[in-house]
Amino acid sequence: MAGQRTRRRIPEATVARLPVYLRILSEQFDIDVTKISSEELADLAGVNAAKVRKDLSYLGSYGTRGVGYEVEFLVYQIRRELGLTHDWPVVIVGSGNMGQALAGYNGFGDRGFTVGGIVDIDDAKVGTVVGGVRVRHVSELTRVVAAQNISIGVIATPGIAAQDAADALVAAGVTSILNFAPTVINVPHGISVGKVDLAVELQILAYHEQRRINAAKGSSLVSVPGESRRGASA
Amino acid sequence: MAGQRTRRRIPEATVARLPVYLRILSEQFDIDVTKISSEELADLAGVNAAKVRKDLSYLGSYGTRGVGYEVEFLVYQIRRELGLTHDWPVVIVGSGNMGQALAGYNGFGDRGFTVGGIVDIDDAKVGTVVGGVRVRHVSELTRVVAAQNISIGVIATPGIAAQDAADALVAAGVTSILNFAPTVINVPHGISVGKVDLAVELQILAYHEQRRINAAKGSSLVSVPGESRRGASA
DNA sequence: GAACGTTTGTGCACGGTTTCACAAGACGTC
DNA sequence: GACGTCTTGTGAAACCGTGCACAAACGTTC
Repeated sequence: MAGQRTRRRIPEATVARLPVYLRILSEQFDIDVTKISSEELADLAGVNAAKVRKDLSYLGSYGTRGVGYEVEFLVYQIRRELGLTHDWPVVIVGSGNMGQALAGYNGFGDRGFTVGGIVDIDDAKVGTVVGGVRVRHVSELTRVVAAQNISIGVIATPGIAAQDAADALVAAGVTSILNFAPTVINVPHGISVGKVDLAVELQILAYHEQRRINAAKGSSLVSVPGESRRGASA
Repeated sequence: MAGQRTRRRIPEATVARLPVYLRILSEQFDIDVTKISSEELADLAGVNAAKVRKDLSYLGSYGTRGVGYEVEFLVYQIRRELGLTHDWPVVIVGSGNMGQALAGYNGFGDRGFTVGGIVDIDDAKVGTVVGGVRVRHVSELTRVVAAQNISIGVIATPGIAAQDAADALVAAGVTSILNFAPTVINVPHGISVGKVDLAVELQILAYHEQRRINAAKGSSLVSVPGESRRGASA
């Protein structure tokens, strides 16, 4: 225990990939794969092998040359690094379409997160049950957060209400926020914010479509139009 | 029209920010703001002014020194660059929680996307109506795609079905895919793939929480723990 | 029409990320 | 125990994205 140094900083780009490796490794473990090479893992993750090795090297030297990595051990190490050795309860603000989808999303429980509460500002929604959790009024947010020692909040409100939701979450003591509303939120220094904007993702794809079309009917030289962003392509 | 060169490549990082600028500029236009400086836009977008200027410079020299940018004109130019001068119909595969949330999400129509169809493999779901659209069987996918000339597909299935969904979409003629399932999908070269994994986003936040906690109870030197990722912080 | 304040557009340096390429180490075989 | 094969771990190079800093250009005022 005392052996654990305050770990060297892990690059943000690597942190974003570790969850992907973790899911793949967990799946492999479930089908009784006990060891895996950087190249196999890279194929499954849709990245390149050198990247996998460098990413994993930030955790420590957990591989064996000539052999590969032991799956179970790696799962444990990534879990520990990401802070997933215990479950994290999260509180969802907003019980509309998106809030309901999140509350009902099975992928959370599997991966270390539980819905610790859902709140809404609309009295008509309060009391309804979504994803097995009763919706409470936003005025109870602080109580909900304190009762379960919640540190992660999810904003699933319309854009117009997002800043209020963020303020309420911060006031309640939450220190990390995942924002699904299409609005930039301002938070005090020291609060981590993640953002997912569905329309933005589609617009990025539209840009690529647009380019493809322009390139096709385009004049002069038409280079290879294909280019896959994040994710894999065969 | 002939004046448009095959535009210089826009960096991917810039493409990812243009939709954010676009939304903000549209909002400003709606409240009768006619011109805006790079600094004002930067504040609203939660980025820095030099970045805004560099991003916009990839579209062309559309600002006026000493004055700023004309909002309406900029909206038009970004729209055009992103291919948002017309609406894009999208087809959603999967009518579960996530599919329903997406179909009912108002933020799409506002921003250039319409739900051209929803398909599901489950006969029990076929025929139900979500978000005002009737769910059809996945076997009709090709017909749906062809009928409306759809080029963007969204995968909202469980992870296990994601690859099948991707294959079906590609077979149906879709060339861009947004994947909400927690699985890496393989697609032929030339197909664009975007990925949103809710659990991954939460795990990244968990890592930051974890670090915060370790730093707090940590031994030696504790540096400023705050660090906000994507999004803004005040 | 000259002087001044403002804001854009961009050259440049810096830091982070990706990829290559290879030495070092592990295992198996003879 | 020496050799060959395999795979990791990592320096170093190439690439990309960011932010500073400043010249160029515009509008305004006198």
